[in-house]
Amino acid sequence: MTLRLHDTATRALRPLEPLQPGRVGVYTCGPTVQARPHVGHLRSAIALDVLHRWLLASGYEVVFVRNVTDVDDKIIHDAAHGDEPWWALATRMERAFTQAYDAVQCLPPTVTPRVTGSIPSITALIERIIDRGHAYASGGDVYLAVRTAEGYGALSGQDPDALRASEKAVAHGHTGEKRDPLDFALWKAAKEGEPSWPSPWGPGRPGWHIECSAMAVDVLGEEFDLHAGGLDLVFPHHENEVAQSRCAGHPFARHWLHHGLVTVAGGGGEKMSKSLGNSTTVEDVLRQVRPQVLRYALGAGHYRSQLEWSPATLGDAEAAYGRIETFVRNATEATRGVQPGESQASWADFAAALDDDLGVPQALAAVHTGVRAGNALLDAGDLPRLAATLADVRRMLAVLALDPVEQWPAGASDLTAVVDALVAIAVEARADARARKDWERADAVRDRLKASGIVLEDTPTGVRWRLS
RNA sequence: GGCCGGGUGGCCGAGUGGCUUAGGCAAGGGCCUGCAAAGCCCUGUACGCGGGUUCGAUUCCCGCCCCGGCCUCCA
Repeated sequence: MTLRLHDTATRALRPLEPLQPGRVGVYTCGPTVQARPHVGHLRSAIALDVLHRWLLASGYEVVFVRNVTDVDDKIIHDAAHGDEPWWALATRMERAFTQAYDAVQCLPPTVTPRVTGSIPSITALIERIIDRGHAYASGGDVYLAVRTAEGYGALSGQDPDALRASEKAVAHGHTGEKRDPLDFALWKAAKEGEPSWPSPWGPGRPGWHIECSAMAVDVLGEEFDLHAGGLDLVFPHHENEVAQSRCAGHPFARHWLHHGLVTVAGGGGEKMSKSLGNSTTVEDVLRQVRPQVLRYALGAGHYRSQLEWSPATLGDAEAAYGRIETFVRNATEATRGVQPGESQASWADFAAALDDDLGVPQALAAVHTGVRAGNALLDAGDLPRLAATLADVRRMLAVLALDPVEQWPAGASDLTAVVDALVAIAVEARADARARKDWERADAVRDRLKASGIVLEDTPTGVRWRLS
């Protein structure tokens, strides 16, 4: 089995063929740490985390790079209007992103390069591009001469002449003179009061796109396996990354993967973004639901699909994930100490689904098939085969970071044992009443527990309780 | 205006030139239960509109309508 992934450059499914067998290098464009993360950012991280985990599960050694853009126009602007230095804002927000990623169990990247830590690589790369005749300095800025970049527009399907005709394509905020409106800044001369670093062209800071080219090549080399990011980055960001990297003589990424965006129901259905003022922060959501439910809500669809965020989204996820959790909990209790018996077939379907462009929805169908089969075995009391099914289901869930046992254990303040003991007293009282066929009294006990949020379930092997 | 992607049963959400036509939620029926809860079984016959290709299209082609992304910072 080989993993096939959609490649933006060819608009087709292509097998992932690593440069070095057994090792995959992935570069993904991380956040600009300007504001708190919203659920769209997390959707991105979760989609790529499934890729990361599936590569690991498939036996690859993975170098997963996710950069942090910690200096840019907006950070400088916001910090200037607030009461803290730009680097303090960036650090504070980077921490918020890290917390959000951790909360939903995204594996940490192998390395997290930052723009402010990569200035020498960036200036060296720009010099190389200038030396090769594809960039020029002007008024302290340096621009890439887009017309000298062979194949410009191929990744995103843009026609340079058509772009030229579109006034919008002209980048803003430059101080030097461009030779062509399509040219974009590799280096921006410092304006009054802005952070800057020394360079051969005077004090300044990197343009938006060059950082990623420099950091990717720093870690992964001049040619690497996969570059990923949101669909909104295809143009101009990724197109420009390709252009400047090729102008530097680097083959760059062999495969391009882009995930769909989160849109907002109601308000016109447009993309969730900070600048449109329609974003829901991760913090807000995690006050409403458990992180595993948010992970399910953002990760259950296909990564290339658009995900519409609506008031129903979290409720739907709670219900769907709840079914899985219920099975894992019930089966775990029932099979405690039982050796797994005959193995089930779900894993093969699951693996085939993920190998086919990370088909998470179909992979989840395999999980649910396992859950249904497992519930039937639970009813039948076939514990050895139930144990095998449970192991299978949990193995699948682990790849999606949705295993209720391993990945989302109860916290340190867990009072399960205490409640267990207390509920036992009530259950005994109810059992006495039931033995006398005093249904009224028995139901009263159950109703009182329910009012406190504890649901009792009678099973062939005894009474179990759960929080409603 | 240019370049992409999409419109699937009550809802979410896969997928395919015909075959048992995912999965979840919700709904109805049944089983289990003292009653519940949880679970299992069964049921619904959907693919925006109009043409075309085809023995046959939801799936391919053309046109139209609608929605989203990019062309400006953006996951």
